[in-house]
Amino acid sequence: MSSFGGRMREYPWLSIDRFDRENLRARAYFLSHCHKDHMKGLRAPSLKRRLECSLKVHLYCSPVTKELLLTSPKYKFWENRIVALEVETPAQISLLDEASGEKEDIVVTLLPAGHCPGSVMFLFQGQNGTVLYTGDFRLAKGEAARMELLHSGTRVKDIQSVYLDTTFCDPRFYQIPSREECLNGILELVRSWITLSRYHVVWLNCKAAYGYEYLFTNLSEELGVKVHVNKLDMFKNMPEILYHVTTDRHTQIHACRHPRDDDYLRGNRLPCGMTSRNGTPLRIISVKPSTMWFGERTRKTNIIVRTGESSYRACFSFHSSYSEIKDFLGYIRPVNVYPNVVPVGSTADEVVKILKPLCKSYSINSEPKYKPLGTLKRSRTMDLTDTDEGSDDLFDTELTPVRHKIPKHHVETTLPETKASSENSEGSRSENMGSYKATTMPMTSQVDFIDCEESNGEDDDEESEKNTVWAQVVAHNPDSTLILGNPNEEVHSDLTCALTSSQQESNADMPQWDVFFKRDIKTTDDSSENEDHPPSSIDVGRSQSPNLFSDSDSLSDSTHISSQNSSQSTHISEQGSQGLDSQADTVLITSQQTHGADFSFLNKGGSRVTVSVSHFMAMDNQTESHRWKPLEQNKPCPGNIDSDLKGKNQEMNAEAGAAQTQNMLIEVNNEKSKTPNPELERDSQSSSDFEIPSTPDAELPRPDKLHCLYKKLAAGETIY
DNA sequence: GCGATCAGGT
DNA sequence: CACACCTGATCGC
Repeated sequence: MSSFGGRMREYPWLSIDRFDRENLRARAYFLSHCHKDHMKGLRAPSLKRRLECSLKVHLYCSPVTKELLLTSPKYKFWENRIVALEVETPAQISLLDEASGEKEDIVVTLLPAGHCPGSVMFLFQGQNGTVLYTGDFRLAKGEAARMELLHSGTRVKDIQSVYLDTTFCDPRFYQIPSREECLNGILELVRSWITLSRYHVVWLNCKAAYGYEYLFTNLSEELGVKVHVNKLDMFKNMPEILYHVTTDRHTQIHACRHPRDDDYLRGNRLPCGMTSRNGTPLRIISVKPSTMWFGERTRKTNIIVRTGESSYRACFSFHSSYSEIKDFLGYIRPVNVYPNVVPVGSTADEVVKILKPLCKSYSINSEPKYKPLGTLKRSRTMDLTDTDEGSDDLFDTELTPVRHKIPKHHVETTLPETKASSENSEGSRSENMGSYKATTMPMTSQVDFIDCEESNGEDDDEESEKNTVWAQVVAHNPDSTLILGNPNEEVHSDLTCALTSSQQESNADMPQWDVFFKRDIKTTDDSSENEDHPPSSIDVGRSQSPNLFSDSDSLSDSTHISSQNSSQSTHISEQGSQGLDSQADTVLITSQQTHGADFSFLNKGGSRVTVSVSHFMAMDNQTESHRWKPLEQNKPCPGNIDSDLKGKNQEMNAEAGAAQTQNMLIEVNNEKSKTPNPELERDSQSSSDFEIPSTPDAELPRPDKLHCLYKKLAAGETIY
């Protein structure tokens, strides 16, 4: 929960995400996203009065946030005072001090935060230096390096202070499974249930908050089943979401809510009241998204955990993990860092102690060799012109630890491998191979911490005895699909997918993909396209014929069978087809050690998810602004829901893009957002569905293994 | 009647 | 563990 007071040291006359107390006197307001704990005071009468008197005061936010905010009548009074700023489009704002008449210009850039739809970080550039307010964010490792606007030329900008979302800035939360992993886990669980029969339905027990939309859209897209929600008018101008949700209760995936959903569920009713179809009772399982985390040395992660006869928990996080936070901050290396959140059980000091070593000032102190130059540079940031946009690289390159940006469309080049930037080059290499997602960067900066072992709670739910069993099984076989079944049970029905990911050290000298393949593997999409078409179920044995399952809900202890197939194959049907027989009521999906497993996961269906995930990213972060056309124009989009992904890869030179974007200043001047034509500037963003970094916490296969994988792939062999 | 705050719930 | 809420009780205006 954010404890940020609303104001930054450098620009105390701006208020962000807080609108009460001293913030009532701010010259401009900023809202990073539409969660209540960031909107304190936003509809208070005192602020309303202030607005009435100070006509020049505006609220700046992303177009999506504006839309979501104004959907609620309680915020309607803001309507004429909100300025929606395009994401990744620097805008100049003129601030007027009403008392003194002083004017000051500041440039603000909204950067996608990956927290919920419309969520952004604010990058401010002005007389008092460049500062970044992250709001709440979830960014995978390496994503900061991909943000053009955090860079000047190829170097990361000089940032004075970062106001950071430190929700999970505690070593206990060392790792949280990536979005893709979580999504895939949930997808497979839902898929395997709802394909049993049309009476099998899933209830997603989501909190009343924005942020689950990408889950809904992906499930809907993958399974062709819309998600039932209570309300969808807030998405009326967001076709990509609107298309995948519905208020028609006759669907197999529900995310509707009711104050007493528990009672409903107990009565085998969905919160919306649905209880049967054609007189046949529904078979409901509930899936509760929850944050699960894993310590540094925790080897596996269960992404889905069964907590009761028909209840599951699924890993899901809106916030960056400890290692993601450190990766982010360590890349930016500001002079100062200020936590926005003090994780419970921790103190602000403790958090700062963790973060300070990742700051510039720290390296200056501890590494004297940087001192003269860093000092020089820092003083420069403070000067009036501020932005050191790529001018003098004379010193900088040498002085500050050079942190290279990872070009977005970087395919074959090897990045410089300086010590300082080694993680980043790893990142880019992983991007190289992004198309099959075999690897990612190593765990950067592995620091000592108190291992929380397999922790991750689920306690508060019903039965949780199962967990122990799973933990054992997972430990048993790290890299293959496990199918657990209980020989003592005659029937099975509930299934549990626990996707696990394993950790592995990375290795410096990896074989290069290019050696094995021509470079026409462009996108994950392509690869999916190849493999995806026919009922992919067949080849991997994941057909979902309902009759493979009986309808009883027995819990069971489990034996396991290890399948050589990728996680993909862990389907109910497979159990059936393998004659595994009905006992297999628990399925453990394990992602294989090398991400060879991930690869097949991808190809055999997972890739669709990847695409969709980026789809989410694009939506929520608007990195692909063309998607937001309707929204930008703020026109209603009557049913014309074309969710089709237009504008794929826009190839471009990353450097050029950087330069380009930097020149793209849009003046706002406290008027209505006059973004001339956002569409035109678009290419600088050039993000595509395929630029999402590969699984952030995936691991690098060992070279020999990778070599082998490449070879097989190139030969068209199936990878196990 | 409203908002703010707190406790308690999911 | 934690999130981002919601509800309900209480207090003050």
